[in-house]
Amino acid sequence: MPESLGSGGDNLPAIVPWFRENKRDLPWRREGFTPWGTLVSEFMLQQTPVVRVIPRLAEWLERWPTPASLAASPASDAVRAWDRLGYPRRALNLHACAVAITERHGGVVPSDVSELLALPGIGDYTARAIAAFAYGRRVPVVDTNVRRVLARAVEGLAEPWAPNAKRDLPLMEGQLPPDLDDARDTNAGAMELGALVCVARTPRCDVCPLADRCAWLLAGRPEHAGPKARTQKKYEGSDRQVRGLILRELRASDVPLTAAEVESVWGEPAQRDRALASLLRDGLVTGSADEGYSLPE
DNA sequence: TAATCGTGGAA
DNA sequence: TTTCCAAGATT
Repeated sequence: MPESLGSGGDNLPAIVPWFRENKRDLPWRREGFTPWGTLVSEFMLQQTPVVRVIPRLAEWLERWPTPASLAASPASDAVRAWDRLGYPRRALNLHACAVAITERHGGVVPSDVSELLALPGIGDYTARAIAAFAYGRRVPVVDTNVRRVLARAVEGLAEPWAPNAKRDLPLMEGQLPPDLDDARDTNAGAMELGALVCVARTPRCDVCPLADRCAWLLAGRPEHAGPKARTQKKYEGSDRQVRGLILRELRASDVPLTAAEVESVWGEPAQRDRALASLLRDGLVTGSADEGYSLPE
């Protein structure tokens, strides 16, 4: 309803002065940080906390300062350098993304959302984050932090809804002020607010710059209605853990692993076979029982 | 649409 | 100890 007015909402731009005063000093906010650096950081930040990304990002950019440099290395190097950041298919996607940028865009990270979306490993969030933060485009950037801020400050809900581009993007678009710098800082500030103040468990409404206008706070912080979000499946004993153990062995080895060596990482045959099969399907592992298993070239 | 995909730190 | 959560993408 607010966006039907055409002039946009007016809740979130109040974040801008707060953001400019309180933003963290993060690597990707340094002067001279490249679009490629932004792209790499966004891949690493997909479901991985900032504090774990920072050191790995620095190593990565020192080794691969351009898309072409990463594209010239085998994918196995990317998976090894990724180490235990989690979700190793992101390393594969990032490598494929570097190859595509080198081949299709002359080694220059594109600035158009539609071109970014066409690259491997880049979805609705990452495409707009690169366009907005690396190139200053006035596009809505909606991650889990922004969705939570929108849910509370604009919609008056305790918890965010599931990601939904048809809902998220117009809603945030309606909050962006006309000025490019203000729009960029509204995006970045909403993320920062969600990360530092409007957090999931115990929001710090006492220090929130939106306290005088937050729909949820003004309504008395009502409890979450509706069904609770599905709880994450346990990691111990999961296929994910087995995949992680197999990959850990592969990263540590310069030569292909024998089938017996792969089998040694997990006692239960059916689950171990399932994990290995899924790794082969994902392209994170190549080979066979006869020739041995290794990381992809 | 919903399930799947790592890993580690904090509550 | 267990649970929650973290700048999502893909199928």
